[in-house]
Amino acid sequence: MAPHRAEPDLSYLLDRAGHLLRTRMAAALAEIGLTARMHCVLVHALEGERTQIQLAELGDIDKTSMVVTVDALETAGLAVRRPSSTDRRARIIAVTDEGAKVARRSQQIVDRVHREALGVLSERDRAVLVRAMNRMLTDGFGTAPADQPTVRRVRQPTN
Amino acid sequence: MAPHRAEPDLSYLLDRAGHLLRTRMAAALAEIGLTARMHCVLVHALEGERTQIQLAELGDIDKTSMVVTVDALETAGLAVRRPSSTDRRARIIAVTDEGAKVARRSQQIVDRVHREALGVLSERDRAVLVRAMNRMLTDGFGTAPADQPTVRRVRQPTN
DNA sequence: TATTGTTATACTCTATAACTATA
DNA sequence: TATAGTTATAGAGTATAACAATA
Repeated sequence: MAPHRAEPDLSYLLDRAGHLLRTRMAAALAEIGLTARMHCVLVHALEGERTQIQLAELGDIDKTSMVVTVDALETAGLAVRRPSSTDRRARIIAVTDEGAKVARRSQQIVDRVHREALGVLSERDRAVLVRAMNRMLTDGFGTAPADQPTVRRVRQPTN
Repeated sequence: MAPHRAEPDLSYLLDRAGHLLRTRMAAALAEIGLTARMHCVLVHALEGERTQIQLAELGDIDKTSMVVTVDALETAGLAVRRPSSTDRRARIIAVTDEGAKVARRSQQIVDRVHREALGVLSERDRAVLVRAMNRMLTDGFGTAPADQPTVRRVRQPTN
């Protein structure tokens, strides 16, 4: 959506920047066979023993999408599901040696893409930008419908 | 996606801020029966005689999505399709009196939501933020795969 | 009874293809 | 031949429901 008037069109700025960054990030990570989600899960799984549900919460991913993501990581040989020793329902996502190597590379890619985008700013502007964005996230959107993302019609039962 | 380390996670900041703003904007505009796209088309159509294709380009909307959006505007009595006097294939989107009234209100809503988000920042920080974001959009994402958004498998012909 | 992980499927969004009528 | 607008539908992503195993 294009700007409508002289006032700063925050919607346009955020949408466009978010879209461009997401596209570039996806392309950069695709070069080593990862999606952004796979990278996210891989990194969090490396930090400690985490179940799928815990990883889903950390990455704000639906648990059914997490199944797909973990399937992809297993197929790529980067992680394995192993039974939790304390809860026989749960699976710990264990990163393989190859997965740990890939995670280091993918983190470098993520950092590089972020640096490229932020690199066109002066150090001061960069600091202000990051601080201002954090401030907006904290206080700029009230405390209104925090946990009600997209309203959807209730689905009909399968008969 | 959550931050992975001490470095500023630009992806997280943009995604989260964009999502929150989009959600709030959608809720605010829904109160007067508009979507963000309807608002966008309405405002651009008010600026002058525009065909659907022209409006689609201005709002970066697919022409097939534009059909749906214009249908919605017509159903709501905010705009009408009228034949172009110079090209019998094309339709000018003419905003009705009611549509013009609604557009004024929706623009106020958009401005208000933006003000609420930016209002938590000092005037200086706000200026730096807007300038920095514009700078990133201009120079921060290279000139690489500009017009290649999401790669998709080629669709099979309908036989 | 509630929760973890899974499968199946429905919903929404958007893009592709094919078409009509004009240019 | 190419373009404006339309329709139909495929593809991708994601959310909902229902289920089995276990708590």
